[in-house]
Amino acid sequence: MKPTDALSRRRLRTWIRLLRITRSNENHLREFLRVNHNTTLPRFDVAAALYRVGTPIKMSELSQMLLVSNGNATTVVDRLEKDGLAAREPSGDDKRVVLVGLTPAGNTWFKNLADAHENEINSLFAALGHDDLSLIRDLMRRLEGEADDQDV
Amino acid sequence: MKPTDALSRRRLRTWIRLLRITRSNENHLREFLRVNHNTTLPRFDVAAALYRVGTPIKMSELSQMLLVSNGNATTVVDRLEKDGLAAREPSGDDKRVVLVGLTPAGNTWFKNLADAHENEINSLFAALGHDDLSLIRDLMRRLEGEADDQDV
DNA sequence: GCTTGAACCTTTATGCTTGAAGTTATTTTT
DNA sequence: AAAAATAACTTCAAGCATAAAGGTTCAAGC
Repeated sequence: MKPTDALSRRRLRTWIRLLRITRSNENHLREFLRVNHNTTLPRFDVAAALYRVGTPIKMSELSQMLLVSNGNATTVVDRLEKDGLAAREPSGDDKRVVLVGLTPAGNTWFKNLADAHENEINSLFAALGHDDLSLIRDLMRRLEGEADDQDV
Repeated sequence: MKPTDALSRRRLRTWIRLLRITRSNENHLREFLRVNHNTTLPRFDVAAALYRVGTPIKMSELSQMLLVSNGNATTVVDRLEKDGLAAREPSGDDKRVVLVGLTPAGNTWFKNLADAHENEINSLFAALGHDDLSLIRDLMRRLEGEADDQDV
């Protein structure tokens, strides 16, 4: 492995660029959620995961989906629960397991939010058409494949 | 604008995928810095910015480069300064301005770190060659262009 | 030269995030 | 069946991050 060769350098610059764009978009969305909907990105992310699955899931599944620590999932769910948007329930099978899902109020709240969120993304990504998106999908798959290989 | 059409949906899915990969890589790097070098991602990011510029820069320039708030830059620089890796100095021209740069110790420390970091990125991005990187660069430029347009 | 406004940085309050320790429940081993 | 190991979740301490408020310095216009 030659870490200082041209290819390695380009990979590094690409990563930095990827990081900047992602962070920039995240900042935009954070501001959007705060100003227009009086909520935060972490809460949105948790709600999106719960909404997407549709039925209550384990706390550990939630943190794996979002790539955050267990302790983090606990505190964000705590806040959603305090606002009546999410609810915990015990799992019949295993008394260690805690299932979490959106309440009816949480569902209504999120559905409204999701449309506005998609609109924002749509405008942020307005420069990209179908072909571009296909390209990105393929590139990302290759990257993910690498990540998986490292676990083997 | 039709937020629920197929193109909008694909843009949303692409964003989610981009976010997941970025977060996954960040988690990998965070772990790498913690285990192998006993430091954190925010400190690395600040040091990288300072190292890259080479001469002391304003606190506000630093936070703009990293896309973080001013308050955040303050606290991370505080920590680097306490460890002797960064140093603040007043700007002769304008007494409001605080310049920050790496100390000699900070420079030595970061130079060593940077190589190891580039190695990690290089292996995370091993699946991508020159053509792929060019593609990503073009796609990212288009996205950045959009972001700029919104400020106008 | 005084005031008004803007720019730069820090401080504060709150919330997010992690890694590690702690608690309870389940599974495996002996 | 007892003990040890593992697993799920929460709690804790520390660090990271934001937005808003505060303090200081500079610049512009009267």
